[in-house]
Amino acid sequence: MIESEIRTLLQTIAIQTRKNYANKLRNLGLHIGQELALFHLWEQEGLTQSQLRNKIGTEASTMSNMLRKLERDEIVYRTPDERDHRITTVYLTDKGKQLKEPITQMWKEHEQEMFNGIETKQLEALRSSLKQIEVNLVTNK
Amino acid sequence: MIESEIRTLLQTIAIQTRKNYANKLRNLGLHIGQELALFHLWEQEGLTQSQLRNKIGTEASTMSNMLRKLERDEIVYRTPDERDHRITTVYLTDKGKQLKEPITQMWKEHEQEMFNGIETKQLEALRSSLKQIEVNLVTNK
DNA sequence: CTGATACAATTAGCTTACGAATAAATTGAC
DNA sequence: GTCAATTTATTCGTAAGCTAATTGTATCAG
Repeated sequence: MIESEIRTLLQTIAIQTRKNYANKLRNLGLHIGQELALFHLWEQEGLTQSQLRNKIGTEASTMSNMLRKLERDEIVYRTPDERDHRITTVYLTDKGKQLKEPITQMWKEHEQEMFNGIETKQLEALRSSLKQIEVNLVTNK
Repeated sequence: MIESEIRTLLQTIAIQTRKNYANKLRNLGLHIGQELALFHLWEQEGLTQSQLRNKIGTEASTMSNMLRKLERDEIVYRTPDERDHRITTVYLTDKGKQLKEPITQMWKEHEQEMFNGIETKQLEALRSSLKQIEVNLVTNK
């Protein structure tokens, strides 16, 4: 069945990508997953924890724990919202901002590795199919 | 950049898939990742831990811990190899064998959800691209 | 104003997953 | 035959990620 083949391929790619990232992130003093939080923070500083977790698709508790470790390592800092004391807002430290370049580089290298030998036309089709899959998965939940 | 779009799409799909599986596996009394070990065991019983971990792409320590919990929950059992006492061989219990049907069903449902609205021709192209990506990622490491 | 309700974040407890260090058994070189 | 190197699995410490329960704050109905 082609469907289960594709499912398996997606899973293998996800596992390999995860391992690949984990290795490279370790050299930056980061753990897997943290790079996603940083990405959204350098796109837009001052996100709340809820906003962050919604962008990434993780649970509130996961975000809470991750940010505690990022704060301990002086990569982000958190300040309570003045209007609403339930909310905490997250900012990058200088150290956090400096991680943008190597993380971007990591992604770039990964892309080059992944897409080696695939033509632009194929990439267009791939994007289109994956976009449809994303829509199918996200809107259904 | 189309490359980074595709990278992001793959990541989102992986995260959503993981959440989807986690929910369904919980109802079966399983944790995410365990289903992969079971899959390889019902394909071929009596795999060693090393064989299993190589098939899945996880570390020896992860497999060791996972199998300890699967054994505790009476889903697998392990016996030492007679020839080589370093090796332990893994088998499914009846309870473990009975998980084949619902896990297969879970995958089937996930495929139907993912590929809704995608034509066979597109699926062929998708498989081909993903296969190339898999080769690129696996052979490079 | 007050009590119920909703919301944001945290904590506790579980498992996957990793690397590093270790233990035990086997294999290989000499 | 002995000792070093390799292989297999385990243990330890760390973090992501989940659910369930909890805390603190804000809002809303009456």
